[in-house]
Amino acid sequence: MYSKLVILYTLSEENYLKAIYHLGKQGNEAVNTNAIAEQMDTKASSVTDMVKKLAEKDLANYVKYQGVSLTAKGRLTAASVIRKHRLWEVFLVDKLNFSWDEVHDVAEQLEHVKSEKLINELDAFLEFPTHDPHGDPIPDKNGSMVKNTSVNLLEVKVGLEGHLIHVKDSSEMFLKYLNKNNLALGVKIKVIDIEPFDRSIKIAFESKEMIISKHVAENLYLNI
Amino acid sequence: MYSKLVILYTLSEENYLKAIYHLGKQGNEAVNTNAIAEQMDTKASSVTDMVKKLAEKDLANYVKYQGVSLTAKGRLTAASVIRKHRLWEVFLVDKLNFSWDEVHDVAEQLEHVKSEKLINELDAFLEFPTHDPHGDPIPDKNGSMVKNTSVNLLEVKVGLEGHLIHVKDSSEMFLKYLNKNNLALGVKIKVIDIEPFDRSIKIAFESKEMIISKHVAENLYLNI
DNA sequence: AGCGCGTTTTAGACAAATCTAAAAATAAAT
DNA sequence: ATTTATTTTTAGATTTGTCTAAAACGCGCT
Repeated sequence: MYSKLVILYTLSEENYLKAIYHLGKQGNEAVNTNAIAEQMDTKASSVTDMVKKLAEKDLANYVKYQGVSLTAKGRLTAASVIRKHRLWEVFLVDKLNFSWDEVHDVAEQLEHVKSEKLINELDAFLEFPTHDPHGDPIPDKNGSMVKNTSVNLLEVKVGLEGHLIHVKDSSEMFLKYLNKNNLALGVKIKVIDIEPFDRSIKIAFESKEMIISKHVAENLYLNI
Repeated sequence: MYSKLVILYTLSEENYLKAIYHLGKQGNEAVNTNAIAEQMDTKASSVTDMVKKLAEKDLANYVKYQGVSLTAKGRLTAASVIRKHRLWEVFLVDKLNFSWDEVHDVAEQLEHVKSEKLINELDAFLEFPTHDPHGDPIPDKNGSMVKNTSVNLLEVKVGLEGHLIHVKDSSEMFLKYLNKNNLALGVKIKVIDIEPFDRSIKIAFESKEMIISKHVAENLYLNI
């Protein structure tokens, strides 16, 4: 009665691939066991086990005590999961009235749904978006994505201005902070002053001014 | 970094609840272990194990050797999964160009995504549909759905006509057969003749005539 | 070169969901 | 009312992904 689905990779495998991809320059750089454990909120021993399995399946390069990187196959798989995650985020925000701080947990589930047709049709339905609601680029079917030409707010000189096109930290807490201060993607921001002491920055946008800490600034990127 | 989701019931538990719901008049009637095993393509011993677990969690009523039914809590949970399944089916057909024979496997995955907001917003986005693409009613948040007043094609008398509003078997094979013969939901069908020997039926629709077997007829329902 | 400490791996255990094979209970048949 | 057949349950094993605790490794420092 119920048809059984051919599952390529398990939920857990996909999550490990994603973590390795994010931690090591799209999976190209070797990543520590401990770093993965922290990112995924598990124990280092669990990471070792899984990483062996990924290597067996030709998804990762693994040498004992030397860290992990992804193979071409692993990189493509990770990119495909990330592609799905970001497309679903666009769907949630554009079509279902989610705000950008509410989408992560749901997209985390939707990204594991297996169907070529689903994701291609969704892509078309959303009119082939290139970026998710946080300004992160969406990989195409081959895993490649547009290079981000944005500049970190900490590197912008006084007097210059640009549009906010990317936020690095997309935790709910940080996004809520941005919402509270009306700092939305696309807003035009001008750097008014930089305080050398603590590197806090006075910015102007939408005819308001505010001071943001170094910690906030390093998570904001402008398209100048 | 990654937030951990509170999962109420596992994927497997939800699938068992659905099966019991479907097999036993919305879970009210006791269902055999073997029937569940067949429906879910597992072994009877696995069913016994799971059914004990469901009973412990107050989702099912279970007495050894006497079959299983659902508690109010189990019924509501099953209905909520079915609600999600059918809403996603509408989404796939109405928005993503899926045909009705392609939706089942994907909806089977999407139905397990946990998010109140997601399903309520999806419902609104689809303009609160009452039936899925196969004519099955969609349960509301409380698990209740409109009663199906349709009549099985085998019970329709010669000369009468009505619209096709429901198909019982929604397997890909059967739906492909219907597609091939242009038998779509909503089509107006008239019963021309009934052959008493094998209960095959000659029907007319869209200025064509065709003969369908008893086996096909018993899966079609008309709104007279 | 050897010591010490943080990192990584191994070994062994556990929970969830499944299976096979055998035992127990129920239903059917004579 | 026995016996036979069918259904259901138990017992024990397996797989996946995880954990704890202990052992192995590697790197910096003297």
